[in-house]
Amino acid sequence: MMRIGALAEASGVSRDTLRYYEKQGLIHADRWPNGYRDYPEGMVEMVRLIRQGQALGFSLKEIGALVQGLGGGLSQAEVETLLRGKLAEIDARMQELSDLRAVVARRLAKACPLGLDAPGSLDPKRVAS
Amino acid sequence: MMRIGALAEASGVSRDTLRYYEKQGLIHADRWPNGYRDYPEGMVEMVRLIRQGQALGFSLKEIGALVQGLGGGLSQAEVETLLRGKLAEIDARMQELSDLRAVVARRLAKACPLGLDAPGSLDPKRVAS
DNA sequence: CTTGACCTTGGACTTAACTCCAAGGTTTAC
DNA sequence: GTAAACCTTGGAGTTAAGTCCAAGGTCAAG
Repeated sequence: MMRIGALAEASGVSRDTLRYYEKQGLIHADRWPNGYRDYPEGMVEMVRLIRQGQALGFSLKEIGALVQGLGGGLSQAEVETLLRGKLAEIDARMQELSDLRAVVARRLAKACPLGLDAPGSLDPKRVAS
Repeated sequence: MMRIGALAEASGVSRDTLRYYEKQGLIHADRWPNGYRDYPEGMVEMVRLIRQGQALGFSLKEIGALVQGLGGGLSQAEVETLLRGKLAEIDARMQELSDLRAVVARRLAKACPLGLDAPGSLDPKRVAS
């Protein structure tokens, strides 16, 4: 139904990148008799999810583990552990992001040239006070 | 006062990485007459901030721009624009992280083997419903 | 039945962010 | 004073995540 060009178009990543994701085991494609890849509709959202994870600092390897349970060879319990760990990591990352936001917001409030400060001026403890 | 080994120890990054950050213009070190680098105390927090930004998906280049205003050659207004843009980006990223958390949490609730689902099963729209 | 827009593979190349190594200078401990 | 534990530089090597290219197969339109 959906060939690689259409998926690339719809998801905003290059054909090469999609083939790369497949080689890394992140996504799977059926094949037409002529060898062309065939993707289901939901694959568009899947690719978006991968890009989202990347933008948040997760590696393709981590995302792959989440998505397909380390090659499909994981037990129920292992998958649960993996997911719980990821959840904790996401929560920690949200906290960090919130801290970082405070640092940047404080800096913006000061609205002074950045390069001219004393060292340590970006120290969160000092800046957030 | 603080030499590179001590900073590496205190911040948890390698000496090589610290020298690399300096070469990329992210941090600065004074020098002793013998050529040894000398860092102020606040540098430990600075390095932590850099690592934090990286874990959240920002590149060293982006972090550097934030930290020192693109080489110190930016006007007040340019710095403000830069900071405002970063702030918006952080907010967007927090929203994404929140969405991602919902996807993972939903998946955990299902607690079923990940690799065996129909394609599109991780589709946020479907999963979040 | 050829032209152009697709698709295939394999392999070489690129960039960011390290990481390691070699050759050598300095400082501290015995 | 010499050995161990620091520091310096320059440059080579590594990994992740693409990106590009060449040689070639497929398919719809004219």
